[in-house]
Amino acid sequence: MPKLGSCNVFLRATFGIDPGAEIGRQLGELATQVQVMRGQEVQTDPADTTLVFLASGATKLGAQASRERHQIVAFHFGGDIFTVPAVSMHRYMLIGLCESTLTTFPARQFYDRAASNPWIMRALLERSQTALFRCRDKAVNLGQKSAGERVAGFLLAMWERLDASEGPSPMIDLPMSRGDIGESLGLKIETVSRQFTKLREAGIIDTHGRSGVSLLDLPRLAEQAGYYDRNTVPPRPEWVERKPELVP
Amino acid sequence: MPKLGSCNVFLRATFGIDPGAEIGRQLGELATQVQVMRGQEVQTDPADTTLVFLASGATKLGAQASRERHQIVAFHFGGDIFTVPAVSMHRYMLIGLCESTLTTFPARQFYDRAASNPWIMRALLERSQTALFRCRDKAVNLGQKSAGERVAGFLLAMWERLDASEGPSPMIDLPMSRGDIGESLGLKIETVSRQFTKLREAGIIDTHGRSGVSLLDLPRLAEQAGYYDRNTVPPRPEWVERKPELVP
DNA sequence: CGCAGATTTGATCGTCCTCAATTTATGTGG
DNA sequence: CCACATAAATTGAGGACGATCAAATCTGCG
Repeated sequence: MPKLGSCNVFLRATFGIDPGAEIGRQLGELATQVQVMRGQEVQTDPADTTLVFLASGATKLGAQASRERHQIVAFHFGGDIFTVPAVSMHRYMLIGLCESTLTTFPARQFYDRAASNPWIMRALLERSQTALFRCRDKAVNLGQKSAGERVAGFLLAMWERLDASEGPSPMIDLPMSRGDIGESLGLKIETVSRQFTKLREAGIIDTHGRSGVSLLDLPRLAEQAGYYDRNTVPPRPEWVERKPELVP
Repeated sequence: MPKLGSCNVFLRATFGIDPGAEIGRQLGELATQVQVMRGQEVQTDPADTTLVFLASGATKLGAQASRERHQIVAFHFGGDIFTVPAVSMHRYMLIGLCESTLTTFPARQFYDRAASNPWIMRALLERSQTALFRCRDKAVNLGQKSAGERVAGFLLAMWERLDASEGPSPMIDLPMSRGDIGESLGLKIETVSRQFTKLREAGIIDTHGRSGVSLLDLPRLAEQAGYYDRNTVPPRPEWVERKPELVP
């Protein structure tokens, strides 16, 4: 196994480029292989955006709002590609949820070298937009939803992103603590716990130890999450006027 | 003035390409010129992401969490480039805050045609990341900050993005209503109003009519927003272990 | 088996929401 | 130019949800 194994996997799987190719070599030069354990921070450049490929494991990207307040902005799992912003309004930290292997690149230099390759740029753009759309959904949840809706929505999101056991009541293994969940949802740990209890008492989920969650009733869980039924037409608020005018 | 004037301005100003060039012509074919008045919705494709260039005016991008709950995810001003996502978890709507002129493109097709041009792809990627970083900051605010901090932070953000009169106490002209501000900050209109009153009584701001705001004391406003002083080193929470291990 | 940390549960408090009533701003017609 | 109409913004009182503080219980691991 070559020493930049993880990077090569990344380049091949994500962009379909041969690591032996010139562009692969050039990008590989920028790579830093990092391994972190649970709770450890991945060092990123405070002055520039860092591009990260998470080969295996799971991480959380958190921001410090002030000394005692932290917001988890995103969770990442094996295969994810994302960026850690430079310090600006808030300070961001990338921290392992479990033992994780990742490859980091200085974003600016990576883009400079990859610019000539349409495939890579296209892939990066789409990934960036995925992250943006997910973040916007998070903003909607944080701004408009109750504690119960947020927790139910969180479980559904994890069910979609984590490997769940098959069957009518799939089981997932949460790699993050209740505290992490709270910091992600803008809730305190006690509130998260109480919502878990409510869902358990309602027969919608069951918990096994600290990390195991059985989703006993997915339809009802989705209902608790407060989303529209995606099969119904989303109603349009009456206060929006509908007269788009195409300029001749 | 050619009929795609706004589009040409967009292509030249943003990507530095000559609209007469082949690529300019190809992209111009995809453009739709739209003009909206205050409160009108810009029609976007529910099935695909729409790329939007806002030539002049101001808009809000809102999401419906449910019939009675809306979250404004971003405000845009003249010169901004952004995307309106297809319907997924939530339904997004782009609405004019005042009379606005904009050019829309089907994102997928635009990317297909622009892929061969590294400059354009690079510019799109950077804009997308800017939007992502701004959205993450919004998530931090929504998840962790009090009503007072959110309103103060909002005023600072608008001061940076809008044209403010010069001088020690700059004045800005908000194009959005108190209701819009509330929907953006995850607060009710009454709460926003009360926070404005508090800031006014503290001598930090002054209001003129519905839209005028004088920022009388920027340092104290920043203090109210609850950000770190950017000149101090952001403290590191003690629960984060710092032993990143570089793989040999 | 025992320990440390994570989670759950309980009681109380504070912030923001809700509902309702005024007051103020804007723009339209006299 | 002013009076009026309408919508927006402000103010007030009361209530609900989630935070806070405190204690008990459970989990996973040595």
